[in-house]
Amino acid sequence: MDSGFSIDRRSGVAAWKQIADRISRAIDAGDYDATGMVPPETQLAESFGVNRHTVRSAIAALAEDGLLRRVQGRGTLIEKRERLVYPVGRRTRFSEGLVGQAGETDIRLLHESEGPASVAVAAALGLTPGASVIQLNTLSLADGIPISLAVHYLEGGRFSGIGSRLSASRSITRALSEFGVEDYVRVSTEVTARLASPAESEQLSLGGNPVVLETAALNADSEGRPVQYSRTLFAADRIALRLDTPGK
Amino acid sequence: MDSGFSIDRRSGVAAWKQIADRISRAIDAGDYDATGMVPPETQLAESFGVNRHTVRSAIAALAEDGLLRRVQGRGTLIEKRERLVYPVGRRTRFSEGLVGQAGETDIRLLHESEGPASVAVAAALGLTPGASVIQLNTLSLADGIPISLAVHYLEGGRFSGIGSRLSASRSITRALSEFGVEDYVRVSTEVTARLASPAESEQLSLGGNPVVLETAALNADSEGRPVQYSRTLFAADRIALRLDTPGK
DNA sequence: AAAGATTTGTCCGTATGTATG
DNA sequence: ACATACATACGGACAAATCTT
Repeated sequence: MDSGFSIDRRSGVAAWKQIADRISRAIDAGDYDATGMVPPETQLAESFGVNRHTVRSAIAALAEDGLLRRVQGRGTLIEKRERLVYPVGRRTRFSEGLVGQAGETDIRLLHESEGPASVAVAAALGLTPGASVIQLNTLSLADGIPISLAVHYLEGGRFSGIGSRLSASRSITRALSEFGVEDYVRVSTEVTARLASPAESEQLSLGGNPVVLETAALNADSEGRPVQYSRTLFAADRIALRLDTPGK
Repeated sequence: MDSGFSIDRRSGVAAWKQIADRISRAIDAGDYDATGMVPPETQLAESFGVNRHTVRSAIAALAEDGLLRRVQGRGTLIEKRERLVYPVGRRTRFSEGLVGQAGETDIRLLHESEGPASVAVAAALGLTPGASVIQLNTLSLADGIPISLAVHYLEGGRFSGIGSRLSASRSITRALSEFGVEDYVRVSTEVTARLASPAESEQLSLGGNPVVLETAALNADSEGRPVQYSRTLFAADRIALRLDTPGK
């Protein structure tokens, strides 16, 4: 199948790392679902065109991350993980979206600050650049596992003190309702992907796979006034976004 | 700033590569927008805690990819690239979505085959597993630049010979219309992200940033019957998907 | 116009890490 | 465990191009 291309020796990525990535992808693609284990090291070494020692380094790294488990005499077993599906649509709510998939969801306030709006944030929220905006940095978890890292921007005066409300209620929806926002809707969502920085990778506890989905989203109240602009990083190997486009 | 974390010497990724990634992200984040250039090599070397030569290796790689341009005596200039925005909604059409952003769009048929449906494909298209399905591998371009790499699955008998129609009309919409599908709508879109394999990276001409958005999408005809199931890889540094959820 | 400062380009050598057999 | 080859990273010195004073 994906014997594809050989190992790139000038990519700045060690061969064992490239092999680890390819094994990881093959697992994601379900290539080893039949047996639930990875092929023997000698076989992998041959198919990748490298020495067995190199394959062993790759497997050791994946085992360290908990993706594989080595059993002497049996082989290398795959530890199953499935991706959560996060629905994005007109009504997008973190905990509601994961109902039935995760037992318990939580949101932690990492940092709160207030300052002048950047050009981009002001444009999104419909404010004049430099107007005061509150910035909330949050980490969302499902069953204790970090799922997303977000920065939320809200209008300064109107939502003053929302950080403590968020910490208390552990819900953005409930925190907003305490400021008179009974309901809000998702106006637009832009999604792209990139590699996480080491700091982001650390906060999301990403192991060997530092790929994140990055969304820029705008929520508005029932009258269509912008309420909250957020930039969110999702751990790509833990979640898939489902974009809902319901019938008219 | 993002002085953030130091270089990880045990990650299997060369220091110059890690630095290249961080410079690349800093550019994306707009950190150097004020000057339009990257800080001097000596300054970068100090802030990253590495030798100037290591920084030079990083910059050389980014320059190779066309992200930077070095000018002796002046500095290292940033070559601006903008991300195309690809709207995903009830009516999602490749070329229509990029109108006004790209001058010319094209789609190339890389490979066509017919065979039994896998469990996942059969479920998506509402067929019995093992039923015959046509598989089209395509590459989409905007202004000659590869944007997405897709595998499309369609029911076997009904769309027999669609590959040549696609090659001729250079449009999935037009190819489908020749089989009596006057209109179709996007039923669901699931999106996640991962690192591209070397083969995928090659086909999409991804430079140093092998991150891709992966979508699984289902299109249905006006009566709601599944027509086409596609798995698409978008070059993450060239495109952002936008989901609009306008008022009902 | 000239001098000096800044910044990238190139050369040398050496030590360490990675991968193979 | 050993030997070998290559990529990576560091350190220093100087040249070449550009900008500032």
